[in-house]
Amino acid sequence: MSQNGAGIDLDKSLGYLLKEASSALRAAMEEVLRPLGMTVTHYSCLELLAQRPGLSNSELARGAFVTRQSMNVLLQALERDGYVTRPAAAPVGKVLPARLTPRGRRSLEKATVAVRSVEVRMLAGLTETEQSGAFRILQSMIHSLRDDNAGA
Amino acid sequence: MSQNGAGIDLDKSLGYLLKEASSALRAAMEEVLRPLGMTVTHYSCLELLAQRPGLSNSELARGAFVTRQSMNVLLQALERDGYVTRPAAAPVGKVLPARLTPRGRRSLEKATVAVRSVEVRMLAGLTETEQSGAFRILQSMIHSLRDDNAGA
DNA sequence: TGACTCATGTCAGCATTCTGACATACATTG
DNA sequence: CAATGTATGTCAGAATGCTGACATGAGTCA
Repeated sequence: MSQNGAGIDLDKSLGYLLKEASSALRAAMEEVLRPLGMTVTHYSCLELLAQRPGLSNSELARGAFVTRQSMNVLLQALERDGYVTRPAAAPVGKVLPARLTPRGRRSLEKATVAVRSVEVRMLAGLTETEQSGAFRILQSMIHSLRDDNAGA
Repeated sequence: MSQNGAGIDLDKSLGYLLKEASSALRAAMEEVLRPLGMTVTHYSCLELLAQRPGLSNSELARGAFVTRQSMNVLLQALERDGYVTRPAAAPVGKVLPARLTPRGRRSLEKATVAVRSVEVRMLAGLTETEQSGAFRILQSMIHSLRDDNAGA
C-alpha cells in the first residue's frame, strides 16, 4: 500500500483512528453538556480552573487547545455571567489570575458528573492494563510529535 | 509563563490525553501542509477520494468529520480549482460522485509524503506490538462511545 | 541604564464551520 | 398507487475560532 504511491491507507492509519476517536469523544461530550447549556471549551475552562486556580487566560488557552484570543472571548462571557472572577488590576505583570466563583463551581459539578460518565463509557471494555498501556502510548505520540516539531 | 511552575500535570485523564494527542497531530499536519497551500480538511478530502473514488459530498463529510455543508463549500472550491470533478447531473438520485483530476492526484502525492512523515514521526518510539495495541484500544473506545450514544 | 526578547491581554477583521431550512430523489409501507 | 421516512445537495445566516496587530510588563544581557 505504501510503496506504490497509493497514499495512506485510512483503514489502517493510527492517525486517522486518533482523529476518529477524538471526534467521537467530542460528540459524546457535546451531547451530555448541551442539556446543561455548556460547550466543551466552556467546560474545559471551568475544569482547568477548578484543578488549578489562578491560571491566566493564556494558560487556560493552552490547556484547552485554543488560542488565547478565543479563550479571552470565553473568559469575558464567563466573567460577565458570574462563573469566574479576575482582578481588575494584575498583581504582577499583565497576568490576570482567574478563579471560579461559587456559582462557577456549582455549575461545574453537574458537568463533571456528565463528562465523567462519558469517559467511563469510553473505557468500558478495556482492562486496567490496556488503559495504562493507552496512556503511555498516547503520551509517547504527543512527545514524538512535539519534539521534532520544534526542531524542524 | 507561570512562575510557580506548579504541577504541569494537568487532569491527565485518558480523555484529555486523547484530545491532546489529536491536537498535536493536527498541529503537526497543518505545519507540513501549509507550505503546500493545503489545510487538513482539504487533504483529507483528497485522500478519501484517492482511496474511494466516486464518494459523494455527504460521504466525504462523514469521512472527514465535518458537516456536509462544510464539505460542500470545500468541494466547490476544489472543483473550481480543478482538483476534483463532479458530473453536472446525478447518474442516480441526487448523489454526485466526485473524482480526482490528474491535477488533484498530483497535488495529493506531495501532501501524502508530508503527512506520512508526520505519522512516522508520531509512531517513532513505539514497537509494532504497541502500535497494534493502540489500534485495538482506539477502536474499542470509538465503538463504546458510539454504541451507547444511540441507546442512551 | 538601555536595548532586546519574550509573554501577556486585548481589539479588530477574516475564515471556517455549524445550525436551520428547503426542494428533491429513492425506498418502504399501507 | 399514495403516504411516509430517510438521505442528499445546496443556500443563507449565525456562531465560533483564528490570524494580525498593538501596547505593556518582565527578564536578560552587555
